[in-house]
Amino acid sequence: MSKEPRTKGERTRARILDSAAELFSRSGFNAVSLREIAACAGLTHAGLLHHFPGKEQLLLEVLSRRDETDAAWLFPRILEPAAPEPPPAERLRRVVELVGRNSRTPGLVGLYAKLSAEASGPDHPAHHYFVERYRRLRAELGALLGALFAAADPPVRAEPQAVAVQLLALLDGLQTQWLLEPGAVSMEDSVRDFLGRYGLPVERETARGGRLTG
Amino acid sequence: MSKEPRTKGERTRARILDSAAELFSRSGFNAVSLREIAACAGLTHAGLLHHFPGKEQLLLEVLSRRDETDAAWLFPRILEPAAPEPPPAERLRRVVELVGRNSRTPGLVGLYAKLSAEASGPDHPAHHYFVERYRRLRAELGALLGALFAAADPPVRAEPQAVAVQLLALLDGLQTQWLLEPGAVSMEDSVRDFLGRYGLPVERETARGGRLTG
DNA sequence: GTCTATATCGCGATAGAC
DNA sequence: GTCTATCGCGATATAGAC
Repeated sequence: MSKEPRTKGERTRARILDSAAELFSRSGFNAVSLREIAACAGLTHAGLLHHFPGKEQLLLEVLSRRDETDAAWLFPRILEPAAPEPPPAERLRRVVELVGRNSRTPGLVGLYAKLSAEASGPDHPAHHYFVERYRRLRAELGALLGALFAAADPPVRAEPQAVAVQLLALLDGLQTQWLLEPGAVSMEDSVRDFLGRYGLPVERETARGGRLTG
Repeated sequence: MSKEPRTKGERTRARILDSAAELFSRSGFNAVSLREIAACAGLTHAGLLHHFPGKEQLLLEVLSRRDETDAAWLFPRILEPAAPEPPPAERLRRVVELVGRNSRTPGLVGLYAKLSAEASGPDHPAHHYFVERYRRLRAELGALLGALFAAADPPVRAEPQAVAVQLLALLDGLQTQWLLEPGAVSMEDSVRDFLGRYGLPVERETARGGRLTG
């Protein structure tokens, strides 16, 4: 997907992005200094600013890089319109699986939570990024739920777009509670329970090629 | 409930709290300096620090002041154990009404969203405050939902505590989407829809003394 | 093109004068 | 009760060495 770094500059750039992702994930945006990121990548903060115009742009590149990975996995056609599309049930299962996987990377989950809140102001550097992100996710989830509702037996009588909004909100809100007190809620169970209410039971592991014992 | 400020110090304190609430609401915690708050309240930042030991404590007092108002309205017995308790249906209606009211104060909603995310780290000054807040809300909402589920006809077969977690998450997550793009979601409609799915339709206005055309 | 050193700024917080 | 002065810290910007 991404090309191999050839020049020294590109390798440095990649190292900086890795360090930034690591540190942002661990401590959020505001709490991390360019000096720390630079030191982690093996240069000074001024050297870092040679590769990125500022902290904001660095953040956006970190976000985009991560987001593309997940989105491509959940909705392959976003990045590759010709990619083979898994069946709806499999995609829903991946959504739930992603929730479970997030439970193992609290840093990154926290980063997104902090940033999506910080970015509510129209002036925030990541504002447009998050607006687009949510629009896309609502649309994709809505289409996915629509397909599942129609295919269910009996068909589910619910507005897919409205449920998409709720599901997305549930995912975000569960993260808030889970980040504050990890033992207080099970994100994955909550999501399963919610989907079950809408007539969409989700298998615990994938049917084809999945591990049954985690 | 709160006593009138008598001394000059108490009036200054109140002015500081108002200014802090205003500025925190507009820009979050980290983005606002004590100097700004102090200037807004008509003194220097050193003068402000005579009344509050630090920025953290100032934040907590701002939060508590606001939170008490809402909590007392939703669950009167929290602050006044002897207070007359509205029936469960009325309290659920107030929850939904609060959602609608929040739609008119985006600044404060944003502050809570930003802070609850920032506060996920155990070192954050507001961490304990938010952990306790969510514990309390989960418990109160769980009890409320339990009463409503049992009283419904036919009784709703669902785990009140699990639904409380979901409802709380839904409320938070809807705020995230609404803050980013206010026109994209209707928080109140989403909540009504969610509650309806659990067999809990909520009247649009209060039965006793309420305005019907609001 | 890649990076370091240096300078300036604003922050939270403290000490002590008035 | 409020101020001025000051500290140490980290973010950002620029000049110029390699």
